[in-house]
Amino acid sequence: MADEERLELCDCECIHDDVVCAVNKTLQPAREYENLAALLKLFADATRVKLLHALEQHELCVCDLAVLLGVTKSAVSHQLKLLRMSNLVKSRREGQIVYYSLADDHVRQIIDMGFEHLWE
Amino acid sequence: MADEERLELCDCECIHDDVVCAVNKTLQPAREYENLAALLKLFADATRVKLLHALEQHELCVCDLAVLLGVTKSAVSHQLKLLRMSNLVKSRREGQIVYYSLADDHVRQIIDMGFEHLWE
DNA sequence: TGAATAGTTGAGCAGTTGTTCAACTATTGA
DNA sequence: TCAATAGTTGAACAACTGCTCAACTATTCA
Repeated sequence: MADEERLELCDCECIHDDVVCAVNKTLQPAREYENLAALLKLFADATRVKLLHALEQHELCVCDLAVLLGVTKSAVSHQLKLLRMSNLVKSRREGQIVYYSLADDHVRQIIDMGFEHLWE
Repeated sequence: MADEERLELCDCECIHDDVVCAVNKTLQPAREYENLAALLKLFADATRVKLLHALEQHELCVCDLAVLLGVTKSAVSHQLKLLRMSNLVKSRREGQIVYYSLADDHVRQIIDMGFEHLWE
């Protein structure tokens, strides 16, 4: 293994140099894992994932979601802002009312995969 | 809609009773969303998701992972304990060395789905 | 048996997160 | 044009998370 690819050793002797080096080559740059974690963090809250699951069924306004989730409109709005900025939901305004819906089918797939894991 | 299914109203007039009630019937019990969020929370950290992605390639010991992730063995061990208790990874001991690997193909699927969303 | 090494654990700390409250903007309709 | 209502925003706070440190256990081997 070339010097520029060598990883810093730890304090032990057990390290499997060849395997570690091979695996390291298949890993993504650090930034990719930060982005992935940031994406999956959006599903890592019960309120938010319930909100997304509700939007799987039908587009809903802020008030509808507040009722369904049992939290204030403010809390819903804060979460929707996060989700909108991350391109997980999209919105359309009709007069005073803003309707939210899923922006992307990956949301459904990730949630379904999660439930599948839990239910088997 | 029957009284026992009626949801508490919010302070607005816009609520779409019929849609909200219909969506509410399709939702899971609160506990399911807590479980789902707890599962997906395990993927919501850059160190942990990189660790899982490394284990996709090959089984690795604590020390290997510490080197790959650039953190202490203690940090890795704490994370592995979480992941093991959640049945995302499994371990086998060989002498002094404990080898970790993925317990379940859903890990791979969730990570792949996440990367797919990010890369499109 | 005892030194060396791989791994685990608990305490404690710094940084992050989700909520509410209060004040704000946007749109409607009388 | 002004009151009513849907939604947004920023500040503040309590709860949670991931890390390191230090001390511990488990296993090997001389």
